[in-house]
Amino acid sequence: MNDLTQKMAQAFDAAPIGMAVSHHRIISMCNTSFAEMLGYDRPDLLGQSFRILYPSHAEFDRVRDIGLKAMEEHGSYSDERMMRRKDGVPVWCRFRARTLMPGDPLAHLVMSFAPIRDQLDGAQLTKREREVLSGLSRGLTSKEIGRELGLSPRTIEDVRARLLRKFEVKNTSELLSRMSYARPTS
Amino acid sequence: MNDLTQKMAQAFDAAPIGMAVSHHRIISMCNTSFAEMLGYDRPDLLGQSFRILYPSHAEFDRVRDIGLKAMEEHGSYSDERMMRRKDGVPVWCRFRARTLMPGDPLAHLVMSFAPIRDQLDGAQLTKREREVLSGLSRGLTSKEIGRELGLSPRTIEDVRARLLRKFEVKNTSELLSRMSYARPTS
DNA sequence: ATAATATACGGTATCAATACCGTATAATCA
DNA sequence: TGATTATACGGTATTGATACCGTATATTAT
Repeated sequence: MNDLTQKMAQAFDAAPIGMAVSHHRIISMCNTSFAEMLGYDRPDLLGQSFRILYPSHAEFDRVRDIGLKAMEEHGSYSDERMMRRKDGVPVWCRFRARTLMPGDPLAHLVMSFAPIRDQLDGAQLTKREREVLSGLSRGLTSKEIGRELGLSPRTIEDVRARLLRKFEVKNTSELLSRMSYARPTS
Repeated sequence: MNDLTQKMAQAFDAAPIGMAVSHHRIISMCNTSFAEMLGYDRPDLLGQSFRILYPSHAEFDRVRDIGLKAMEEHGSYSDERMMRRKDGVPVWCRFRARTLMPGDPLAHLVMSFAPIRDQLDGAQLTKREREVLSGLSRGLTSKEIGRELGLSPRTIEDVRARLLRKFEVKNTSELLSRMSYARPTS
């Protein structure tokens, strides 16, 4: 085996993004970022079902079919999904997958998981914060968001200030550039 | 060499996201996604300077210092940046880097590149617009960006206004939210 | 060659954003 | 139970963003 193989293996392990390989939804390999992102030691994950990394059994079942068709056609698939850390904290991720067997996509998958809010690590957004963030991403001012939510503009400014503190950013532009934002479900 | 190493190397190569390893800004390894994203064959990239993957020499010099401090402190850094394909077409990417030598971050870097959008709604960005956008995504004010680029804050405001017109957005927050990674198309 | 655009800079005017000061209630948590 | 946090709102003060007015040169496209 050559030096290139070793280099690639090292790059996989040290990658700045979570990566994993699965065979029929069983984790056969993952890198350090992936294990850290989900709060596990790597040995605890190898051989395990991906089920333990989802918020619920229902969610695990649901995501199975998502993207299957896309992978059969294009060999790859991408979406945003919620993963569950060992301590139970949900982690919102940009998920990408490529199958090495397009005829049976789940047989051999290589995946990447990019935590969307890596600055936050555990702190989740409140309903209000999501609502305000939704307005901000649409370019609304505090006054406009206040009207939309039936609140004082002053209150919106409070929520904005809280978001800036939480994400440790200087202003709203930096906030939105750091976030890929999922629209509020509430 | 064991089977695990081989598995990790295969996962690196088949990863659904562009990945590369550099030593002092020279590409020492990259995967298939990375080469494809930038329109090269992998052998053409190995041993090359990262310079050829940036829109300009100045841009290449500029991005060097960005994130150096963050990598010295935390070992990793992430931003959004414009890369240049072999055919000259710009590719806007979510960039992530982890250094294996925090004392000299550029000595050994593992990076991931996730293309955000292949063509920005037909509007291509000029060098100045990219430079200003980079500052905005880091939360800098027009005054700060002007200092960084050696220009009048007034000129930065002109570029901002042009960006807002091009993308038909109301303000910088909406601009950054539209440029942002994995934004659902509405 | 003319038109359009990008670059670069000056001014002013207005509104928005941010950071403080304060109060108050409700919920959650150790 | 006492501490913390989220919510909600009032004030003021400062800075930033945006939109206009103008000029000028350089490049690019038709």
